[in-house]
Amino acid sequence: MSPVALYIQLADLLEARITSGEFAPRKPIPSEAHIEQEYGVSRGTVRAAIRLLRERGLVATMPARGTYVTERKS
Amino acid sequence: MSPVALYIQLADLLEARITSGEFAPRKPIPSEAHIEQEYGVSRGTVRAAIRLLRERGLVATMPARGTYVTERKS
DNA sequence: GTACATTTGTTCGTATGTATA
DNA sequence: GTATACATACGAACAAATGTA
Repeated sequence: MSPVALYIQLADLLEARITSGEFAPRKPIPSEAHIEQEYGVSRGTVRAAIRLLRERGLVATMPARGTYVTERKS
Repeated sequence: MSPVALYIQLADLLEARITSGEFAPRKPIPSEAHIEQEYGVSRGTVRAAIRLLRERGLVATMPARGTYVTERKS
């Protein structure tokens, strides 16, 4: 057994939505509260996933603004 | 050998920082997350240490606020 | 200028599972 | 079996910043 933590699964899901183009560069992804409801997970799990996305360089978070998809070169 | 549990060592360290005056009365000590990172231990260990400090009467914890150094008579 | 809603940031409380000694 | 230690996950409350009406 090699269980994958929920927040990692969520980060991978969100990454897929970014790389697919569903969430476009320079635009915000849904808010933490929105993702929380959409996936039925806790806010802490959402924040852990988004932290991973930041560490992967996919997004940048601005307090009281939102989390934005990073500009990527193709 | 008389091994001392990690959370007890941590409690003693924090107590020293309180009695030395580094953490002053009526002021909060660093958050659980901060101590966790500072000492590289898990949150459970931090909480066990703080629970000891409470039992020793050195601090009082307020949910969602922080853990405060108790007023001491000299 | 004020009030309100939205959003992220922070903090402690609780529970569960895994691993180790 | 018990105690320790870590990681994960959910909940709740409060704070701060931003934007808008």
